[in-house]
Amino acid sequence: MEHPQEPRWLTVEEMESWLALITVLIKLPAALDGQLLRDAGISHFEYQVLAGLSMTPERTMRMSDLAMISEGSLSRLSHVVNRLEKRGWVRRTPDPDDGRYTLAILTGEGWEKVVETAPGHVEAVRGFVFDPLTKAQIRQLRDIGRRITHAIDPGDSCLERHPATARPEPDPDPTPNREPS
Amino acid sequence: MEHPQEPRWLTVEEMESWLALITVLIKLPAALDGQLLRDAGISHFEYQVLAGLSMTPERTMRMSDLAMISEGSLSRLSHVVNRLEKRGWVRRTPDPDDGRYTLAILTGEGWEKVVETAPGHVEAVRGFVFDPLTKAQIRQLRDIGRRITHAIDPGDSCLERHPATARPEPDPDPTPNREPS
DNA sequence: ACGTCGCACTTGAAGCGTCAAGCATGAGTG
DNA sequence: CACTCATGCTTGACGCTTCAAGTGCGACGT
Repeated sequence: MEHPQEPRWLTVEEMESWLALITVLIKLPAALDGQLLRDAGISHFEYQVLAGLSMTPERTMRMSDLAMISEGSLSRLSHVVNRLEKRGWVRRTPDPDDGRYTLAILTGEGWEKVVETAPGHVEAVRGFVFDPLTKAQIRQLRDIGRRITHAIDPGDSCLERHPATARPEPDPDPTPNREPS
Repeated sequence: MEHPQEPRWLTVEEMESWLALITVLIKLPAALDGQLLRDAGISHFEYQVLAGLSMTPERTMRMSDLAMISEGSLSRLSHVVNRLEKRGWVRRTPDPDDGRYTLAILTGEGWEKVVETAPGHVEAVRGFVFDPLTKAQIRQLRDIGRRITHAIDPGDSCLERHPATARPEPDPDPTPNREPS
């Protein structure tokens, strides 16, 4: 099309890196999904949603914000929250301040689910990603990831979002069920 | 469960890396799929299958080998090859040497499809991954990727597989339609 | 006040991947 | 040669994601 002549094929070094990257792209999500599905019966995306809610002081978030931080479409989120609602972990209410928004709220059971699931998930992330890397590689990974993300979507403000592996509720408020059991 | 006390939560540095990684995990496949779907009407996995076949001298491979190099389950491959067969890019024959195997064969049209799709795909990979990285980072990425892959699946012999961004048919044989148009 | 518009969200249908059978071929064993 | 077994692949049902409407609420203009 607009590639006049022989395109710039990958060098051997680039091909090795590409193969390594694509393998991670396929296997790491599968491994993370597998661990969560086996140990907690939820998908990685469902976990991200629950964990995202668990990290706000009120355990509440607008659907659109929740879609942002969990990196999924609004439609996908809506379906997933439907399932989570049926399982009793989340409930929805129209935003009293503005009826166009919908607030997703983590229930007590949902909170317990996150608390009992988080340690195993963090352990899996450590096992797959951080334990095999040196401290220098961890920094390199961050820089490489940011550059790639920026190349895909230059307007991505990925720097100030919370990842879903933080301790739930880092800033506790005086609600009764802070720790389960 | 077997996590007695407070688990080893991620440090700030690790969390930054984790967020960067997970963003790449979600956005890069979407970006690659998007480019191929827009420009060629095929998914990344379908491209990997076609490209895998295009790189063997006979443009032929056993289904199980093809599943290996394209990193998908045999079942998934079977469904995908069904679709590719309906589109006229691949055909299947029982292996004459051993009827249990099935050979997937790239047709002339399939070959043309790869040839016209490859340059744009390589260009996209360059744009998303290699252009924004330094040469040192490209090496770092390879090492990091291999370590993570090894942690997930220690028995993975990912080093001697061909990636799907190589030039099609690096070792040409005397078939008529080597270059389309 | 009323109509129009935009935005947040939901819904239903279609497509794709996974899982658990099922089928066919060839190898091993008596 | 029969019988069994292992292997490679296929198939169909189910679940999840996507895409394209559709709904409901609030803002803005007149």
